[in-house]
Amino acid sequence: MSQSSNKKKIPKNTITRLSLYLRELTRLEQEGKKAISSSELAELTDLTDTQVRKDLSYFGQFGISGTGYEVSPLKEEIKNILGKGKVLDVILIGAGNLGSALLSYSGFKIQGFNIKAAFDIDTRKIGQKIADVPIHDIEKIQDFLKKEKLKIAILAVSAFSAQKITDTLVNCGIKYILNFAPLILKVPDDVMVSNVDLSRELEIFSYFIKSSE
Amino acid sequence: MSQSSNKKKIPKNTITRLSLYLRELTRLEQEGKKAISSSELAELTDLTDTQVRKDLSYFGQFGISGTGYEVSPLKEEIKNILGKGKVLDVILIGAGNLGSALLSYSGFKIQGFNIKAAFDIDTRKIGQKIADVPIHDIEKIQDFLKKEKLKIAILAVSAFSAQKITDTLVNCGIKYILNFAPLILKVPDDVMVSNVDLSRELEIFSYFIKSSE
DNA sequence: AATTGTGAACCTCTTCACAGCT
DNA sequence: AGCTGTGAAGAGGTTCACAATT
Repeated sequence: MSQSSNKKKIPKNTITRLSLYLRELTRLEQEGKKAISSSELAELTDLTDTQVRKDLSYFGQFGISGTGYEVSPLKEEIKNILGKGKVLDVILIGAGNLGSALLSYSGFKIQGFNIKAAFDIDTRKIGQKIADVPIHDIEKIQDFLKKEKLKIAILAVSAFSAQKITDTLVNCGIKYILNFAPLILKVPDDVMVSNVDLSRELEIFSYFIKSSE
Repeated sequence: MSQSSNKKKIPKNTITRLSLYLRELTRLEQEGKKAISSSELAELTDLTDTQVRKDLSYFGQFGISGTGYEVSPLKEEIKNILGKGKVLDVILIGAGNLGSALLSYSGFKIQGFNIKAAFDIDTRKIGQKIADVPIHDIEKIQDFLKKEKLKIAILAVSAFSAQKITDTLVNCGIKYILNFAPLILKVPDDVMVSNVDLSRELEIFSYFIKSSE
């Protein structure tokens, strides 16, 4: 947001797609594939060859004319662009149904994200562990974040309490919130929120079903 | 996709935002608010007043100049546009950590989506119920979909088995898939897939953290 | 006076088309 | 010959600015 750049502006979706390329390249590398063309990578990601090349071109020239891209080096480049050199610690707020599922979800760890701690109000859960992650009293968030300088929080609480908790998180230096609560969080400009709203996804289907009748 | 229209083309994001307006209007109605202006609704959804009016204008003229919009009628209009008159049945594939959380997630039911049945390969789960939803043997999907003509499936299985199951679902008439598996599903043009990839959301944060260092 | 509805301008992102490299 | 990299064109979506309405 408040970022300067001497190069051209990078479309937001380009970042999303890089993540997609990384996933495929990681798989391809494991399968032993050495090189890949933009059109092959496009096929795998359901995009166009031009889109793939354009996306990569924002960050440099990684390809070889007439040959394509080398899988491993390109994978490393993208990992680097996405800042995935080291494991990133995150906290989880809310250890209910969804929160518990997220704690048990192995995908985060595989992708280099470590849920350092979880927080909940339920006294039956406080002090316990889920998938090796300790669950603390939500009142302790401030103390915790004073010691551990984390920037990312995953918010899996009810819409009712989400804004209040968000205010606390922002006060404690959290800059990125992955929000599962079905509401629009009010945050300062320097805080980034990404919303995952499961019902809304289905609602979009509902519209298309209605439209096709 | 294969939809004709005598009006202007409706941006994809407009549908997503309608869903947002609906959520706010539902809340406002409960709070007893009678009328709202586009700028108030914009404030609540973190959009602009013009955006709100433009979005609504694709579907008709619902406002009153000088006054704004009546909350209840507008809510009903949007419900109607989104095809939310009746409850929509869906099936869930995969009753693991995430699948179980989705079964217990009350948001779907509140929003008018009913998980009619779940399917899994784990024999310990088959025959059981989670949140009143029966879990069937995944081998029975075809039989089930022959009887029940559902169009929407939520896919919460591993990346490894997702494509194979998707092929089966598509063969059985499923047209909309909410996919939680971290891969791009190959489907025919008349099938719509919406991807929810949790790690990818965090990866985007990772990029911005890296960029701001 | 306040607010809607909307054509036109603007901006952003994607696709085209092709020069240039291996 | 085949494929990349990219300026230019095109498409799509958002914002502006203001006429119309209550």
